Amino acid sequence: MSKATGQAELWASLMQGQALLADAVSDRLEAEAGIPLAWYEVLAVLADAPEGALRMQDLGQSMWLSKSGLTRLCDRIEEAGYLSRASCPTDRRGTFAVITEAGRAKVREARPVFARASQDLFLQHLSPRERHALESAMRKIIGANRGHLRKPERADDQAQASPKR
Amino acid sequence: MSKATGQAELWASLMQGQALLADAVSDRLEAEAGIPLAWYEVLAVLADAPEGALRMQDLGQSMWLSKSGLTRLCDRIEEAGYLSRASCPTDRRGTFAVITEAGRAKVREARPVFARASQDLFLQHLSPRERHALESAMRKIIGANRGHLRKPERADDQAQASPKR
DNA sequence: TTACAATAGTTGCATACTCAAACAGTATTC
DNA sequence: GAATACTGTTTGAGTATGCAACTATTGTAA
Repeated sequence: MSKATGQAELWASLMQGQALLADAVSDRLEAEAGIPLAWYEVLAVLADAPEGALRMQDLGQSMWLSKSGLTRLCDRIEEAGYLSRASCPTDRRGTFAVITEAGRAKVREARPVFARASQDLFLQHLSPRERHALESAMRKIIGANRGHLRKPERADDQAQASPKR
Repeated sequence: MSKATGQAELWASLMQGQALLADAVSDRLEAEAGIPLAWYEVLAVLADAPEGALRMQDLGQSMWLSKSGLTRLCDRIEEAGYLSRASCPTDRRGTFAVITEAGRAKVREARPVFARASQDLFLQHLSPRERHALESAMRKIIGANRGHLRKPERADDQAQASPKR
């Protein structure tokens, strides 16, 4: 037997399942905690960081988002009052994203919601062996494609070759 | 607390791995066949359909995309000349998306590129057992969240309550 | 110390996507 | 058989995202 097993179906199930899951969790988070998944991810990372503060760049590493995407995501979160920006004293090009008290409160509210959603919509359906296999598989894929990782971060190589001004 | 095993890491690996993979495959497709993944998916489905034609609605079922998203995706593909639209004779509100000869040629070109990319970036790194576990896991997740599936398709419930015209 | 390159972050523009409303055509129901 | 409700698709408005260009600052080298 050959097992021309659904390579296509394996692909489709991964693509669709992930999308569905992310969507479902984000919706639940938004419904029960009032913030979308992306905000939660930013705020949760900040809440766990030393002073509740992280350089944009470091924050960006936890996020699979271009730097402009991160700038704008933070703009929105800032506007909602859950984080503020502070410039870095030692390197004045740098900016810190700092979680506010309201932000911390929101994270406290959202964390159990996320945990529950993740449990209900995801973990609950997988046996320990499946969890392990899934993580191992995804990790290999990430490793294999690491080279491809976020072109944005390293995309400003030969840009200023032309005398623009 | 035993097993604070990376629930978080399992989640992150799934989210990040899928994104990375989709991105990598799409880039390769675009580089080697000149079309992005979304176009390939539409065209491949059409190419396999009876007359190379499918109602928008049916096409939409293979796609995790809102109906307006599909309309616009098709607009772009149509503009590139790989598909055309034809209205359905038996139900004149319906529209068929029909693959053109150029579209078929493009699919012939792209299919092996996709297969190779999928092999190199994805399947190759997984043992048969991992593949099986991955598919089974994702399928369960899809099943469990099926209720949440594509709100757009069923979102026009109580909309025309107000006498708009 | 003045020029030149590199880095951190933001901004302008273009693209893709969603929701809701608009259209267009078909079914229903009286 | 004319109004009404329903379906299939497109359109309009708003949002999110990426790339490339720009600003500001730091590092380096002559």
